[in-house]
Amino acid sequence: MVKELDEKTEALPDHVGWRLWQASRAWQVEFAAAMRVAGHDWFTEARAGLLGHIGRSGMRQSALIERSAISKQAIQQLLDGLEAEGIVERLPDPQDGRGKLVRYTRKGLDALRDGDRVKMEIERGYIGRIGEERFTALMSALRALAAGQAAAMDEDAGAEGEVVESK
Amino acid sequence: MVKELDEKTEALPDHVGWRLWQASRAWQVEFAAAMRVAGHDWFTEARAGLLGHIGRSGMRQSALIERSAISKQAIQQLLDGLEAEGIVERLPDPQDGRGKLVRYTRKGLDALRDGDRVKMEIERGYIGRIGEERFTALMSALRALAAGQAAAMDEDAGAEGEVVESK
DNA sequence: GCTTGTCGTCAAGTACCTTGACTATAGGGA
DNA sequence: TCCCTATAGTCAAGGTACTTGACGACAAGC
Repeated sequence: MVKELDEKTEALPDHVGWRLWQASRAWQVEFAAAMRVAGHDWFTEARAGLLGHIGRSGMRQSALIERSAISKQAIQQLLDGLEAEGIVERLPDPQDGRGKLVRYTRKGLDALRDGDRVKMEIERGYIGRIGEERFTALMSALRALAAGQAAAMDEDAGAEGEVVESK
Repeated sequence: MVKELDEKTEALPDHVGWRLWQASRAWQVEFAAAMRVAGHDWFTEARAGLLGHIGRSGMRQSALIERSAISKQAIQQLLDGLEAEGIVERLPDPQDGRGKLVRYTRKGLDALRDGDRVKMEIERGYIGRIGEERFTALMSALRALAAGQAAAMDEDAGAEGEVVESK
């Protein structure tokens, strides 16, 4: 790790965590800005993350909860906002009186389309900046990491100081 | 927990932004958990990010602001918390009556040392999971991306009113 | 002196997420 | 049938991590 520092400029952080955070933040900022340009100024990071899970055909709110890593209350608050903006609508599930179906409105579908376009544009920009080879390597490493982390979590039940979700 | 995969399971997001966010989140969770295990339960993600900028010799609060990507008020609030926890202390700058110097306390330095250790441990874990070659490629790509983004920012030097979108 | 710019603080508000407590419905026994 | 429990979703309160705006204290230039 780079640790050379002179008096004036101490080294910026350069560990994986920092780099990942920085890159993630930059992506989100770029995405949100582009979406605002496209006229979707209701757009925020968390909403983007949630919408990414909703398929075009809609889905059960409970399925959305399973799929996202956050609490059902958080999901609900996000959906409340999205519903108020007219991006999604909630319909009663005919199969289950308790459940609700979350579905894109027409406006939501438009946003989804623009979102996909913007994502591809950003990706193209990245490839232009660092080259296709490096980009491919990046994605490959990130996917491998995600897979490895999921595996580590499964196996982790009962190792060391279990600070995690066992509250 | 049995996760049944229907034929209806829609694909999880797989674009760069999602992967970066996911990886960043996982790192932060892992780091925070390890720090709590080490006895530093005052630790949070934002604080970690801020402390990463403070060199062992301390620095001006204003320099910290320049270096971080967040507002000075946010920095101040984080520092308020860290000071209350006894991690850093703020001293008047003898060179400038307006300025203050932020410096680690002994407790803070202990935490810093543990933090560095934990970071290395996580890094080793990553290398173990995805291999050294991939890890190196990941870091290389992330660094290149950061450099490219800085350059792009200088280039569009955008006024806030004029939102730019390339291509 | 006065003005302008920097440094830090105070106040208020927003986005996102949490836990706790609750209602309504579903589905399986007894 | 009535009860029991699990699931789906909601309501309320709170906390962290930010934001913008306003402001006072000091520095440095005339």
